[in-house]
Amino acid sequence: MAVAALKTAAKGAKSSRRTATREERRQQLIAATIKCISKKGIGSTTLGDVAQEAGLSQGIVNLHFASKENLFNETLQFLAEDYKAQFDSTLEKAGPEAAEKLLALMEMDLKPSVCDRQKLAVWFAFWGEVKSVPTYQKICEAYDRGYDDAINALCQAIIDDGNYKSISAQTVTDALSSMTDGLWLSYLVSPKGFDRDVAMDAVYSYLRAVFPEHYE
Amino acid sequence: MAVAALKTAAKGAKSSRRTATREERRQQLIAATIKCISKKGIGSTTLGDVAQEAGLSQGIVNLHFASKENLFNETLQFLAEDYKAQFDSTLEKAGPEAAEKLLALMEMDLKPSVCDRQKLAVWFAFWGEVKSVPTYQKICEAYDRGYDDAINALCQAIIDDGNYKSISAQTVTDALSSMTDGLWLSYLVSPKGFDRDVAMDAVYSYLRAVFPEHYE
DNA sequence: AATATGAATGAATACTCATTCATTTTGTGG
DNA sequence: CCACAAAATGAATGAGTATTCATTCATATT
Repeated sequence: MAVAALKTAAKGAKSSRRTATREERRQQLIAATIKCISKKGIGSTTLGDVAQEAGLSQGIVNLHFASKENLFNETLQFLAEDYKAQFDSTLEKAGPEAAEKLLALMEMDLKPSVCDRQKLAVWFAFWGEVKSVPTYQKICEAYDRGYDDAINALCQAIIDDGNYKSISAQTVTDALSSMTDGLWLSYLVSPKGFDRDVAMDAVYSYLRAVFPEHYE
Repeated sequence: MAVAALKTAAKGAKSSRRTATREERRQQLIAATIKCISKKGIGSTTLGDVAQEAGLSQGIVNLHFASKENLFNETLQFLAEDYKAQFDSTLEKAGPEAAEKLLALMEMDLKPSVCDRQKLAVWFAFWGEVKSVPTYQKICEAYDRGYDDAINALCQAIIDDGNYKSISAQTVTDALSSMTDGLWLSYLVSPKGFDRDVAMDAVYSYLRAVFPEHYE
């Protein structure tokens, strides 16, 4: 019937097919969850909200994800995979030198597809529950370790290549990683006062200062 | 009755008086709220939890704060005031030079009374709702501006004092502020892998690199 | 065209939780 | 010691919400 078709087509669904494959629906529902959390917060997002955002019916989440807890876990997992994909792709595409790769990663963290207030709101919503929801902590910790190792290796390569004494790769890794997290927070809290180029200056000022031979 | 007295004395209450002044109860309830949020998360903390943590009755929060929303707003306000007090006190106590003051502030951010996993969990819980709860954003933004101004002034004084060209005070301010926020997140997510001294090394590596004359 | 499959619905259920308020307890000024 | 006001209680209320499930519907298969 015309009304039902219109209603379905209006929201989210790519095809006008009323039924989609399991995987398509799961992706659609995760996307709706991200939107809802960024809009209403993780505490006030109900399964009804998610279903409505997706243009589907009340019981749909439990049908595809069994529980709200599950939906949220998989949403975090999705965000983490999404970030990892961009990280890996950046690492691969960037020029051969470690210094180039490191700079490319830092720039990636501030480009719109990563440093997007909607996504950041969801990341911080999950981080805000890390201490009380062990699953969230495990997921975040596992991925973080990977980035730490990768960045650390790049820093070590730069240190070995250059003539840098008295600075440890881990120290630089810690400083850089925490700087991007903190810049994201400042964007979340003060979107008006945030400027990507100014933020990048902060990162760049550090890189130039510790690795002058490589970033002049 | 003995049982009631024991129960009351066991939790939080400083005096054995069964009734406290309005202000005492409010402080007690805010303290209980912080404990609950750090334990259960902001989304799962109920007024019943808070009352129980305080060793008081179900309706107590509405009696003293009128609503849950109000309690949470005042809890964030309390955390912000608590941080501000430490910030101001640090600024006052630290040696006269701007470089000393700046270093003292950075050290403060990593000392146990500030960089405490329970408090950080609550801070991040509120930050996680900043985008969806305008009140939280306003409170955070207002305080942040103050710290930014103070740190910026210190950086400018150091730049003027030393022979530093081509670095802006705001850039250093952004880098330092975001670094501490990010280090807090790494402590929250990976408490095992966190070490205050290592974290301080990251901050110090930046200070030495940009202001070599002042931090050698 | 008839049938089978599983996706989707949405009303009903069971439960949680913020808020209210009638009642009890406690402190204080007369 | 009494009476009154303030503080505190905790059972009751009702709004909201995750989950269930009997039923409907779209599509693929025969």
